[in-house]
Amino acid sequence: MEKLEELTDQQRQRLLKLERIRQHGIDPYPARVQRTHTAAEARRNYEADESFGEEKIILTGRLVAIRKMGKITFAHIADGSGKIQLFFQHNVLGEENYRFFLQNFDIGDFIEAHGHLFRTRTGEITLNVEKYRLLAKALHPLPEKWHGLKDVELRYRRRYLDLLANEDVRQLFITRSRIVKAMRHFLDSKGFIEVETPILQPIYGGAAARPFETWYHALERKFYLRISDELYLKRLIVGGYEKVYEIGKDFRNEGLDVRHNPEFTMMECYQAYADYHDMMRLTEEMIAFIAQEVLGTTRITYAGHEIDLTPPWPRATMRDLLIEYTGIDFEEYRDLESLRKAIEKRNLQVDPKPTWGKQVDELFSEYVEPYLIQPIFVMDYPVEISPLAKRKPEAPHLVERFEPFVGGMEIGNAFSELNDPLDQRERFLEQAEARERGDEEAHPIDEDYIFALMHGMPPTGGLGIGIDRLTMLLTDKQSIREVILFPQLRTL
RNA sequence: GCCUCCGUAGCUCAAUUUGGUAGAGCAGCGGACUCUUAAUCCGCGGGUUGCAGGUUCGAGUCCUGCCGGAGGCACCA
Repeated sequence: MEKLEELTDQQRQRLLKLERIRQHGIDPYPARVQRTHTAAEARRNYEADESFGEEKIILTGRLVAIRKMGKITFAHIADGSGKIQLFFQHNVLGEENYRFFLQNFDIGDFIEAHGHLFRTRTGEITLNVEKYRLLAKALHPLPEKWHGLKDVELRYRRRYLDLLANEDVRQLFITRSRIVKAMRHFLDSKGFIEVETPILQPIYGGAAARPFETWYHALERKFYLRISDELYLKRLIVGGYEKVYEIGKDFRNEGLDVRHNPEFTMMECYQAYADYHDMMRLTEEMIAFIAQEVLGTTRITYAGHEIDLTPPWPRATMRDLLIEYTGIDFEEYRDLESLRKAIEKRNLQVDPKPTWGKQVDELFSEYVEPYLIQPIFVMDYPVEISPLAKRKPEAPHLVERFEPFVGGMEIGNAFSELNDPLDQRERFLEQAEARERGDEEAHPIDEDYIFALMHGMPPTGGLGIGIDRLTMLLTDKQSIREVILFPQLRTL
């Protein structure tokens, strides 16, 4: 709180009221609360049987509206279940108590109200207040009741006000919670066990990204915040678990935009004796299940598009999609130079990339990805951008990897996991060379992980789903910040 | 990091093409009002126009820099 002389008029008024309340010997922040029913319960009981009005009940909540009309006053309070109207009468409360309420209570204050339910002339179920008590004084006015809080910066910086003022935002984060709950339910029902692996890691891995760094005092060395859960979860498959998953935060030290927040939530699961085809079936079934559980349908609207999540989703290879959208068959241009010439020849506008695999990926991002509105699995990526995935037996320059796309958005990543320790070592070494050449996102070598693989890992399918993006999809939000309660902003 | 746009009262927004004393609604304060629903009616207060400079007789408005935000580019799942 600022210095007194910097307070606004309204803050001074509320401090004044607080002082008056204290002078009456009332604790404006009492420790104990009484409540017999939530607003919704009270309303439901009364609707079921109006004799419920004979029962004396106690409701609690935040004052969200006060309508003074002389010797009577209407107010609304809101608790977690919803709103309900309160009715204050001069001749029920008595002169002193009635005036005390009007003089010292503000919108935003929490109140405990004792009384009986009845219906007003307009039919609204209302508590006739016989006794009231302050539960917590608010010293700052709430956002305006009609227009709410619109300023995006304020909505993110003071999310509590956003949640108070904008019901749709409150609902959205309930939906997010239900999405995660449904995902857990789905995986649990399939026999997966939920595990927790380190967030602070001596070597990061499992994705191509720059990490956040920190210092571990007790161990006197640099540590990293994880960029994925992958390598630890696969150690658990080596350890003998057949189905594991983890839902948690990953951290990637990169820029922010409408689809990226440096701190984001990922679900990763691994299934022994499975391949990427099995993971495709798992993915489409899981997403459809979540949509059905949370939205009651597998047909959704995203950014104005009607999208049908009903399985099965089409499968298409990256190669076929590139031929379809750009006319380029990368199998005909197997080195960087010829590929670039092909791109040039067709007048396609893509940024130059240092390797063949990255160039293919860039072409795909630019000319295919935005058009993948209906759900689809894009399969078979270049090996050099997939150092942890198993090669396709019939095409060893490609890997058994897929990414699910919906709404023009990549919502996950999956593969048949590479379980050949010697090939894995080779791939790490190639990454190390890329690092030498200045690729800051190349994987560091994780000898301990190779050591684990050397003890034998069964053929395994792995899948990662971005929870934030899935939430965007199911809540029709085009910015990732809208589905993160406290998105990262610059400090003021 | 670069480009474009934005920042006015606690909140939502005005402020005349092309510079001329910063307004309204809600919220607040005082008053009237015993069935209201954005209650209504009368009156009152509330601002270093994001910050710092500059141009000008005069800047919310034009210029420069900085801070913050949004969108885009680059990077990325």
